[in-house]
Amino acid sequence: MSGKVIPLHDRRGAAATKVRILDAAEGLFMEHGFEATSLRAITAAGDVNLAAVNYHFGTKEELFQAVLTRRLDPMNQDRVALLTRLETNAAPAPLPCEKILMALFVPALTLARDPRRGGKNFLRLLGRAYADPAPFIRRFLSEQYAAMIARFKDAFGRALPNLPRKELSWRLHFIMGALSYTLAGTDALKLIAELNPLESDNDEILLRRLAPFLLAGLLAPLPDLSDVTRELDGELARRQ
Amino acid sequence: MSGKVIPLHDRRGAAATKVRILDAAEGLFMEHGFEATSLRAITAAGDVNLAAVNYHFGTKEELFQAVLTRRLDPMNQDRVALLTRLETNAAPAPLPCEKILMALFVPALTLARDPRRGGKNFLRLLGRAYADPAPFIRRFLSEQYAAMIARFKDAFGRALPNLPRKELSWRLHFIMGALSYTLAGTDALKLIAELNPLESDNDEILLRRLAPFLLAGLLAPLPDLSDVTRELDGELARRQ
DNA sequence: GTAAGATTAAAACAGACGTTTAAAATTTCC
DNA sequence: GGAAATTTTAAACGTCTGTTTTAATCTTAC
Repeated sequence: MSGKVIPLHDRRGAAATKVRILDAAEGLFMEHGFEATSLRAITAAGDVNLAAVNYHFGTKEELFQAVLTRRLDPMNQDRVALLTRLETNAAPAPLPCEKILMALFVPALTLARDPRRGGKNFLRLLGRAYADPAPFIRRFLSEQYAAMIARFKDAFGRALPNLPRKELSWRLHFIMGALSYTLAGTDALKLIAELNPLESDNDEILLRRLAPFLLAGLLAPLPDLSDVTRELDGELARRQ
Repeated sequence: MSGKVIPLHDRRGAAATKVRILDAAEGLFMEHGFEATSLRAITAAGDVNLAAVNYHFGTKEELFQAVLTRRLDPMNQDRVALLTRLETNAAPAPLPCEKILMALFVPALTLARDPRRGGKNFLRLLGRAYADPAPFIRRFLSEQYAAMIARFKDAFGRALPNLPRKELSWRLHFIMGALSYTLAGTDALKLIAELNPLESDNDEILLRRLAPFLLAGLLAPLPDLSDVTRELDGELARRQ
């Protein structure tokens, strides 16, 4: 009856099992988070023996790190390479903020477009990893990102010579917050009723809206002089 | 020998046990997240019998919702009340964006200042809840926030009559992202090496930096006309 | 004071968890 | 082709999970 039988375990060479595990883990971690995803669920989804995870990766935590590293490492190298290229093109003038933001966003966009590199799913996972309280995830991310962040911080520092270093740190903090929340595609408050974020090829549109928003924030006047601060003072004083 | 014996379970009236559970759960959920916090850890921290959680709250999920509701409900009511007051003061002119942002931030600030209402810890918990993938948390938050969000969206709509409704939705999305990430105090990338967010009374300083940043983003020119978008197009085309 | 109701307590429930073990199967290499 | 190394398999490990049960204790009201 059935014309062709597709073998369940076709062509699993040496590394095939590792890839199957990574793929299955990527999807499930993305959907349920680290704690709520069991190794049994992963190995079942990847059609692999339960013990294979511990054999190939050691522990569940190491597996999670491997899932992240596989995509994150190339993407961050991509970001730094693009930044360097844009900078040398602009030299000796400092690279303006909007182009630095571009070097931050474009590699994420191209990754989101490429299903073979995890596509949008991986970016959702990444966005959620940022907010995960697990210490080993926090430690891992800060180590994995340290070099890239330092590089971009310097670039922004040159583009905004009059912005105090501390203020710049905060603004980068806000930028990473908005970016990770957006990439995670959570929208816990159902703000975007019309379209779901990172769905149906509207991811570019999303980042095209995000970039100008963040750029304006970066270029905002110093907070001490802002109206908001003074108003906030008054309102706080009135209440306590 | 011992002069005074302090009773372990002093003065636990009818509702005392519920409060003990809520307090302990608030701290542990904040620190480890929902999944990674066990009922045994909560009841041990609150010095309460294990079965008390199920007796008073039903399930672990209902306990989590109770922890959130206790603080969140008053805070959001506070936000809406403050917004309404500011609006009637400004009438018939529409309330400007910076004051709308104030109505969003000030109640969060006063909560952060009041240890009896959970203080900074609760805001950290809230920030993390936003990023949690658990469906029941997402559902709960969107229901709990729906009225407040709609109210603020309208206010912003009046303040920014020329901004398309869809664009406004996105910008509010970005704002909530930066806000929750900041409140969570995660800083996964260790961007703020100098000071830990939401620590040692610098929470106001934090929001005073955040507000001008977000205000500038809100008032940014429409993305279609921005340089970033055109540059982004070029860079993307060059790569594929 | 005593019956009725609400709360606490200790113990047990069945199931899921990450990890380990030891044998079987497969692949690699000479 | 056969020894050695690698990988897969099934089963079991002890521990932890949220929840339930049953009895004891405390509170309230008449």
